Amino acid sequence: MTDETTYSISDLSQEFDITTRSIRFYEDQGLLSPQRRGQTRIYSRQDRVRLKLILRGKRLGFSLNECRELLELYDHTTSGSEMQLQLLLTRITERRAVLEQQLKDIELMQRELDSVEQRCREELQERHGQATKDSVA
Amino acid sequence: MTDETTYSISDLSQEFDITTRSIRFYEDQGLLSPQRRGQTRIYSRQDRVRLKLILRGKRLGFSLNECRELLELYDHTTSGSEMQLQLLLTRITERRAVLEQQLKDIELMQRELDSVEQRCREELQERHGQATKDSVA
DNA sequence: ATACATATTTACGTTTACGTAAACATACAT
DNA sequence: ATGTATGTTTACGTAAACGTAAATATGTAT
Repeated sequence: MTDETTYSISDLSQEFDITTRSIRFYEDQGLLSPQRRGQTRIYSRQDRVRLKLILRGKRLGFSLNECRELLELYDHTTSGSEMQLQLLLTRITERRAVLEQQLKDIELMQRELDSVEQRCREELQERHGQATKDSVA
Repeated sequence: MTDETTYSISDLSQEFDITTRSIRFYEDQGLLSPQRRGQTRIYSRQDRVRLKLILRGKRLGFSLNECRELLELYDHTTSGSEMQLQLLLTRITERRAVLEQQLKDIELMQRELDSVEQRCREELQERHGQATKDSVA
């Protein structure tokens, strides 16, 4: 039951709202390697998943090199030697640490936005006399 | 009770493990504006807080321009006109959306790391016969 | 067959976020 | 006074992540 679903480069660029240039660049950097029919690139469902992972990494501020490392974590799960598997566990731990720092950063930033928003609303209320409060029931 | 605590540029570069070049660059880009004693820069506690916020933004993949916008959200809380305050609330909402997307991305990525780690451990167990299991009590 | 859209390669350009080096000023210790 | 450390400005360099343009190929509709 090999899934034969494929995508063109413009399919993917439209779906994910990126340029074809970017997709080819990711291939250049070794993050993708679609099949070819003649010259044209044919992307499999796996390729599409990889692209999704790349973009997710980018949204978290990871460089393309870091994204590639993440993809390699996936690929090499069963392949490498024992030492490589141990090393892989180490990389996973490192990655986790970064993610948890980001979680903390997000929480702090959310609280700061809360406080700015509140100060902002208070200021608006003062200017409005005391009309249009906070839509309290 | 004005807090007179100040920092030199190298104080801050050491504390946050960045180069003095970076700190001056942030000033160049309008993210910092320390006082001067003659030529040398004197950083206040407020400046230090701003630097902290900048670095937090960077860890979340924000550009320096975005970091500056975040700082401006802070600064203009009570200053602007009503329209500017409304606009500020809009910007806050936008920022929140980005943060929530990042939260989702982090959760997904954590789960993926979980699954990679598990596959990796299983593979290691097979190679070890069934020795050194998962240190179960 | 021809037009037209889509895809490809090649290569130079651009922005961001600094690194690095040079040349000079300031301050403090000895 | 002379190092030595720290700080400053100025300016050129660089890596990452694409943008953009040009020239060419391929496929598809009519």
